[in-house]
Amino acid sequence: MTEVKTKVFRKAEILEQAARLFLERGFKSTSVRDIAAAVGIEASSLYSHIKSKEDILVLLCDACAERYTGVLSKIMATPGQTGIDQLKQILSFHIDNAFQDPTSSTVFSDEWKNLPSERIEKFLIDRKEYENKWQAVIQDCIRQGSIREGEPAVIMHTLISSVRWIHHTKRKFTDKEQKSAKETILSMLFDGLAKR
Amino acid sequence: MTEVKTKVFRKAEILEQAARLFLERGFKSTSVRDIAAAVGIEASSLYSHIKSKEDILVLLCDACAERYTGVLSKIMATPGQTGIDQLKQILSFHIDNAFQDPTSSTVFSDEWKNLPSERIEKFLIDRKEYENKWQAVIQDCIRQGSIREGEPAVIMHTLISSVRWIHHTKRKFTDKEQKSAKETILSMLFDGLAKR
DNA sequence: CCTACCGATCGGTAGG
DNA sequence: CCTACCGATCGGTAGG
Repeated sequence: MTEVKTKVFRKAEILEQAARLFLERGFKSTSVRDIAAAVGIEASSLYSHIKSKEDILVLLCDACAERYTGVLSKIMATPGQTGIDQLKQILSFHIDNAFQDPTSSTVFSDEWKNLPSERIEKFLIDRKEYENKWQAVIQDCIRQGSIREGEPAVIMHTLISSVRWIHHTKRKFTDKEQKSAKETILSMLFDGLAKR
Repeated sequence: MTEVKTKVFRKAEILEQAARLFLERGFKSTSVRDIAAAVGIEASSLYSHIKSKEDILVLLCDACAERYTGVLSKIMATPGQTGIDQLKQILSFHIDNAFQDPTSSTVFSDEWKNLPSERIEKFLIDRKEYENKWQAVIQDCIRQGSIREGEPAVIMHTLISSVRWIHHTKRKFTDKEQKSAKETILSMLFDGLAKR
């Protein structure tokens, strides 16, 4: 029993350290020896827990895609909300997530490109599903007349991109600064930077 | 004379092909053999034109930093403009540049991280200069009361990031679509996504 | 600009 | 989980 528990734990530890290193240096610049050293074992010992270096990225990407799509589904399924409420909630989630879980943000937005080619296809399908949800909400907003016209894809990419600096910043934000940054970003994007 | 001219030309060709590959696959995933093949020579022949693989990145980063900072200086030095005019011009430049010269966008926003450590320091100084210009314009706007309050750094990062999807997109935009996307982005950021 | 080659590092395996 | 090790690929050099 203890043995099994330890093994699951070790695997989680490997995934966590790998994700941290992928954020700091990127997948290609992180060697299996780096990951092993971060966990405190020899490189060859990693292979009792994972199949390959790429397998780590596959596991991380799958977990992210599932989680992100799940959050969007949940927001969209909550009754009694306008489209623009939903759009704000989706963006809020991305901002909070980038501050609190920067490693998953980097995997989902940058490092997936290093997936083995057979796996990229599958990931792109998952991401398409996620993007379709975004665009469905944006379409709703346009139809309801609550946001200005524009190609949904362009609006989506601009919104998603606009928070992509957060997970890469080295600056430490206090909770108060995070809240303040979030308000600034949301008001820029929804109410506009220009005063009227 | 012909020989010298050819040599300069070859070097430009190497830099161009390398930049293209860095955009497609990233610096770390591009080997000197890939670059040589793209130019149509053997890997070892590259070294008559460049000192090292990292040297290519140094040359590209330096050129970018100089150009970007120069454009910002020029915009800021043009008389008879409000702060918000300048801010819109700066962002317009970034949008146009991302569409027309995606390789320089990727070098300046992503790949500089692969610079050799002695060179990163110098690059960060150059980029700080560039960011200071951005923030000076943003500060002006806040003082003039033409944009809403917010930490200049947060506003700057959000604006810069918001167009970072452009140079990574594989979709081909026609001139008309580029113009339309640019208008959507500018109106989102300055006038707000929400209708009033 | 090429042929021939090198040391270092990579991801990964065998066997215990 | 470790020791010992391997083939492939990397950036780069010598010499012409």
